[in-house]
Amino acid sequence: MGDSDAARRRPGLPASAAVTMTTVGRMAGVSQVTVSRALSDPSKVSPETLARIHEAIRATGYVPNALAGALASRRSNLIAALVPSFTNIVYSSLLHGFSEIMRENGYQIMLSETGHDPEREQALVEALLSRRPDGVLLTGVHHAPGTRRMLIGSGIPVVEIWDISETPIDCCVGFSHAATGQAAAEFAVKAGYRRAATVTAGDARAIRRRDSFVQTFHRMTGAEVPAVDFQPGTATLEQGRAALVDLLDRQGFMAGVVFCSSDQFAHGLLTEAAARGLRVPDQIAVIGFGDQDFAAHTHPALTTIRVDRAVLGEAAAGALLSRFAEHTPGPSVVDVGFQLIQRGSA
Amino acid sequence: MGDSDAARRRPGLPASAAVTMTTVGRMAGVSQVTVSRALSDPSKVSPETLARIHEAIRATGYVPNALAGALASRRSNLIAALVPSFTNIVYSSLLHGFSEIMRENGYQIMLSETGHDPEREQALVEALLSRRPDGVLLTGVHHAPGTRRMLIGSGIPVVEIWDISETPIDCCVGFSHAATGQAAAEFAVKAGYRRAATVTAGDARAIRRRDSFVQTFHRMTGAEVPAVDFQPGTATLEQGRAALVDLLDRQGFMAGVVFCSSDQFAHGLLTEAAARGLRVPDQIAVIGFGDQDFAAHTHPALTTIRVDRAVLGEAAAGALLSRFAEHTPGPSVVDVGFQLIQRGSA
DNA sequence: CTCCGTCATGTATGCGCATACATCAGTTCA
DNA sequence: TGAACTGATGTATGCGCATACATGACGGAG
Repeated sequence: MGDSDAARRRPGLPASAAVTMTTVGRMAGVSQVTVSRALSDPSKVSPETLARIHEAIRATGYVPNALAGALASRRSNLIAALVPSFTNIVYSSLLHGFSEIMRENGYQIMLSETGHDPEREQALVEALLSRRPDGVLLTGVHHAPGTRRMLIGSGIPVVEIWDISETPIDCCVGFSHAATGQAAAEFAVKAGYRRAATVTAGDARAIRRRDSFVQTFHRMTGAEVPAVDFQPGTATLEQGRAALVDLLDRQGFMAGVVFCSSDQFAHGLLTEAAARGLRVPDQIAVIGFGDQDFAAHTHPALTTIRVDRAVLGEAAAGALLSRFAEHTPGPSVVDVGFQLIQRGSA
Repeated sequence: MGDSDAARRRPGLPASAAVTMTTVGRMAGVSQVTVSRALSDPSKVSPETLARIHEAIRATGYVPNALAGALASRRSNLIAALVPSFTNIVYSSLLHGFSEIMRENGYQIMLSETGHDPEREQALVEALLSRRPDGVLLTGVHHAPGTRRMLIGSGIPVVEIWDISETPIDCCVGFSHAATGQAAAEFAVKAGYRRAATVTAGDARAIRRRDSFVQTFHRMTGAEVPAVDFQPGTATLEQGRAALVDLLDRQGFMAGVVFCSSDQFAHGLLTEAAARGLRVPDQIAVIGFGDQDFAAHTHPALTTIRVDRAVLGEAAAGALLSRFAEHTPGPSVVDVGFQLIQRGSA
């Protein structure tokens, strides 16, 4: 490590080593404010001065202090983003598109995991607000009361994603989970299935999909729909296998379609079916959710529900950016929709 | 949105609406510095004063401004973290443990993706340094020259993960990729395989694993080792299937073991083998890398190389924290090792 | 009683930058 | 030829907080 400038990092000592705009300006023979202008709007500085300033920046190794800039300008160019989990590909693929666009516009992302816990989400929001983010991204539309209050009180633009609501904190970009469940049930009935089951990770949105599926399927066929439920969190192939074991061996389920809250579950069902030599979809049919990268390439390929996560992430970024622009706040609720992709598994 | 305090967010206007420590202090009948003390070290303030201050905070809805605090104290409590990809579970699971520990110690993570591109990594480091992070997490030990220079010059603690090096920028926590390739080859030879192939995503570390595997296998058996290579990036099941198609149908490979740079690839090979009715491991054997959550539950279960990513992430956090403490910088190179897990696929 | 240490609090200052406003030379046009 | 304007730069100020240092009240030791 460079100890030469340790003083810069040692609180309380004079920051003699710190290179600031004043240092650069002195070397270039101009004042601090001219350096500031050279960096933020070069057209306001004469070409010769600009050249001297850049030379001084190079010579000193000057690095702007965005903290000071943010304090003075009241714009931090930081975005706080909260997702249930980093390791769930559904959220991380969304963040990919989101953060890319925000970064291109000069924003940095502060990312945290809520673990599907509203109280933890609230604690994180409280901590993050002290960093004065210019915008906040939240996953889902149901939050602790304090979360909502703090965010509204802060006056900071907020975008809620992965769900839609009539009463967003500020705006939301997502799709109707109930509609996906209904679409899956209608598809299953139309395809001739008269028995169905569900495998669900217990987060609020997955439960909404399941309930809508069950209700629709029951209404259309009169059938009861057995269920296997897991705790909220990342769904695994292992759980999917266990779920099929449970359905077949304990609940006596057979010759029907299983609606899963995640492609991982669905993949697990396919794997267990293969291990047992069951024919898919004849002896067991599977519908996944997410259209993850493997879904088209399982054996047989997975019938699933696709949500364009890249588009969703980008739309969320766009919603925030339009709010920063202040003129055209854009719509408050964006429904990006979904597609049921029929492949071989159902 | 709350427009009531829009002034706070509008640069150039007087920030009349902003609630600061001075506001709180005025209401509680004390000075700003007493409020500061009440929040940072309550024992320095009398209990009655403390109570009045907390009441004032509650009444005003005061939210500390960490930007101002960071500027004054020269400690931002921010960590810049760079990973190749959010969507690659290998990195995101690592971040999970890392960010959890950092958060518990009061640090926020600023996360960015490099996309396996050193130039992009350098641009991100440059942008991130302006936020004055207290620490930096980098993935891998090979960086653009400018990246190294900037980081050393900054004097900020840096931890490089997922690899080890004799000459870290500051410190590194990882394992030897060459050793994993060698271990896989030795295992394969010992298990009786005399033919081998590789399927690799072309990032620097995966290539190192592959090269070491090929070299060791060739040295021990004299066999040539055909290869399928992909671009760096997230490995997919689809690519794994395609790789087996290529090996079998184009390269005439058969009855041997395939060393994959990722469990996703390996899963793809298993899937393609199942679709073709090939017996695993007799007709085709597969070794993965990563021991991802599905690895133990594929059919057959995957023989793979496990790296404890949670431990790695936590060790990286520990390395940074010990550097912040200044007294005991801790070791510069931590090798967390790996395990070859034998299951059914090889 | 006086001296000194301790506790609770206050005053002064500056972190590094962006913004508003001022200055001053060199135009341009009536 | 002088008023108005433009371009390039400077001065003054404060964002909200943490830190160093100062103050005053109090209490026990000498």
